[in-house]
Parts: sequence; structure tokens; C-alpha cells
Amino acid sequence: MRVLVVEDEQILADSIAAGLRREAFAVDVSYDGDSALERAFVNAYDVIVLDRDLPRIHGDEVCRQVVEERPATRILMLTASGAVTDRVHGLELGADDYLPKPFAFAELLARVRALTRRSHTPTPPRITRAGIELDTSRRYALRDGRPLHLTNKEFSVLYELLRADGAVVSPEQLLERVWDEHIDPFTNVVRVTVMNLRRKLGDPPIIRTIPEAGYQL
Amino acid sequence: MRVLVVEDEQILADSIAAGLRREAFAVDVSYDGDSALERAFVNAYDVIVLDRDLPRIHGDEVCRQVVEERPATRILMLTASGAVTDRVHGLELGADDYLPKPFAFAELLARVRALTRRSHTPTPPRITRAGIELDTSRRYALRDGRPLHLTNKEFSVLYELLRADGAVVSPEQLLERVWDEHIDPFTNVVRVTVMNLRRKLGDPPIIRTIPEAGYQL
DNA sequence: GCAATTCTTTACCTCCGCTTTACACCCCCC
DNA sequence: GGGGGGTGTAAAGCGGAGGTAAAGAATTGC
Repeated sequence: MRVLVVEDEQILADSIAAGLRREAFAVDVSYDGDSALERAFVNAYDVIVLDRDLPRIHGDEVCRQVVEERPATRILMLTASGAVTDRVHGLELGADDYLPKPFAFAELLARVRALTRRSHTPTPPRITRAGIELDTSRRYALRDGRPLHLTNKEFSVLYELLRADGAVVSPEQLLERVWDEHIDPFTNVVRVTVMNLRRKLGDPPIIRTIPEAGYQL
Repeated sequence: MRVLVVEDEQILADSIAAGLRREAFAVDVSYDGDSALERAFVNAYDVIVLDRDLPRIHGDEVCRQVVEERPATRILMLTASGAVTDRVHGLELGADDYLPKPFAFAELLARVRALTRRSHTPTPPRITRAGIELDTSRRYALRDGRPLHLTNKEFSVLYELLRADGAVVSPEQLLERVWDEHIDPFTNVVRVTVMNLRRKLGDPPIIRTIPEAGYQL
């Protein structure tokens, strides 16, 4: 799950990002509208957490352009003003949800999760398939009822494979969806992570490799 | 766009329904959880506006069952309590959005619209012909229901033959479509690959050779 | 601030699939 | 009947994609 946090107050931005990363999201951060737009056009984010009051380019404008260019990306607007009319205005611009400041992090998290459920491939918070049960909101995974102790990356990779619903997922796609923009594109973390995941998943093997194509449940 | 409004306060329920109908939604109304569930199971609603505080069956329970049974249906929860923990709880149950009472109708409308926006169903690229079923995204091929495990080249060749829809495909065309540009144009990989493919496909033979022309299903 | 866990890189190895080579076969034509 | 083009088949070598172990870097937790 790829998330972009756009907030000019750096401390707030970084703490939101850190909190989301702890929940296994792959998070990028922008402190202004320019770089936010640039990033949004380059990467296919699932959710953008967007502060409305940005210095140079206003959050509304960022929102408008992202909705235009990236209709699959969901937008959660943050704003200082809690007036109903503003909230309606934001939603009509194409934002998918709205959160007035100040907010509890738990609520931001809940709303980000709710938005991921509405992404172009709607994902319920709990997926059960092929003997695997995975709950993103509680962040646990079971294999045939036995709990698996997975790291964040392992959890996210498993999640993406489950979400693909039997389709083949390429290493590039996994890099794109599980890791953030700082990752070396020629790395082999994916191979290592899949290997560790396989080991923890145990027998019989669930993840199949399609050579030159990717992985599949 | 079909919407179900579930709200035990009849006056409120009816006025919401009227407002949505004015905006060209097709609206049904339930005043209790029982009939709400019944309707939700029979009809494929796009959105359910669901009051949390229902008399007999609680809104949470309705939500849970709808999410389970009708994952495509989006749920907008209405609730009297604005406490953060409650809001988070509702979202974790599978509701897609949350609106605390009291609310302006304009905001409810905006949120219903946000929920209905951009819902599309992807179509898997699958071909079925002559007893062969082939799915490129899941990368499997069946012959009369029996799975074939094919290598990449074999799979691609079979795919090209299926795609040709009975037309003759020349070895040159196969080289061009399945192999990359570095392949020796005088190779006989095609012959070998087709042979292995035939062997794996089993009897009766499906791939016919048209001399001097190419292959055909 | 140190220990533990997680993430990433590096290096190596294995195995499978691709490709080539070599040859047999068959049908057509002279 | 024999030569030749076109095709099918068997087998072997090789090359590279993927698996694995282990060490180093980064992050987290106490």
C-alpha cells in the first residue's frame, strides 16, 4: 500500500509518515504542492493524505489535478477549518474524505484504511484465501489457523499477493507497492523477502514462481 | 445508482430519501435492521446509508453482515456519538465512511457521491477455445479442465495460436511475437517449442501444421 | 545507549528452460 | 529410386533467473 503525505509542517508530516510506516504502509512525503504533484504523477499511490493549507500551490488545486490525472488515487483532506461548507467544498473537488485538525492519529489511520478499501480494486480489511487469513486493521496473519509472526515487509508482500487474487505479481510491481521511492530499482530485496515469507508460511508451499514473470499464490 | 436508507426515525429517513431522489438516485427505505438486511441481500445497492443506533438489530451487525455478503456495496454510517473511538470502531467493522449527527444534507449528499464515484469492474483477459482455457493474468492453461504446466515460451505460443482464432500463424510471426529481436532468424526453436507444446497438450492433437505456411489450431 | 530485530546488500550456487546441434522421417518431384 | 526441401524428434550444453546464506546497515525497543 503506497501512501503520499503532503503537509508543509515538517514535524507533523514526518510523524504521520512514521506512524503509517509502523502500520506497514510504504510512505513518501512532500512538504509542498509542487513536489506533491510531481510525485503523484509518477507513482500510483493508493491514498494521498493532503493538507489543504499549503503555501504556494493550494491543497485544493493539488486535489483537483490529482483527481483529473489519477482517478484511482484516493484523497484524504486535512484542514484547520471545521466548517461544514468547507468540508462539502473539499468533497466536491474530488477529495474522498475529510479530516479536521486537530485529529487523533488513530482516526487518520482508520480513515486511510477505509479509503484503501475503496481503491480501484476494493480490498476488505480481512482477506481469507488458500488457507491464509490476513487482517490489515489488526495486522495479523494466520496460516490454517496458526499465527504467523511476519515483519512489515513480509506482511505487505503477502497482502499484495492475496489482493492480486491469483494473478501474477511481478517483482517490479511489488517494489512499487510495498517499498517507497528510495529503493534501488535493481535490488533483490524482493527475492530475499519472498524467501523468508515462504519459510515462515511453511508447507505445503503456497507462493509459486513464474520465471520471468513474477510470483503467484 | 441504487441507494438504501436505513434509519429508524421515519421523518428523518423519509427526508433523506426525498433529498437523494431529487438528485436522481433510486432510493429504498428501511426503518429497522431486519428489513434492511433482507433488502440488502436481495438487491445490489451501490450505497447503504446506515444509522448505527437501530432498535432490534444494531447497525453494527447490519454492517458486518452486509460487508460479508455484499462486498461491493459501500456503507455510509450515521451515528449520534462523535467520539473518536466510536468512529474508528465503525470503520473497522467495514463501513466505508462515517458521518456524525447532526449533519447538513449537503454533506451527506457529497459523501454518498464520493462513495459512488469511480466504481468499475476489471475484465480478466481470458480466452476459451477448442477445449483450451487460458488466462494470461493468472497464467494458467487448461485442456478439458486439466491443468497444463507450460513454460513461458510454450505458454506464449499457445496464446498466440488461440488469439489467431483459427488462422494460420507462420513461424516468422511466432518468432516476432514470442521471442525478442536478438533471436537468430534461422533458428528452429519454434519447431522444438511447438513439439513440446503438442506433447503436453496430449490427445487428440490440436495444433495442425500447414506446410510452407505455419501452424493452426 | 546498547541489544535485538528488521532490512538490505553481497556473493555464490543450483537448476531449469532455452537453444542449438544432429539426425530421422515423409512427401513431392524429377 | 534418389535427391531435396520441409518438418518432427532426441539429446546435450549453456546461460541466466531465481534461491540461499551470511554479513553489514538501519531501525526499533528497552
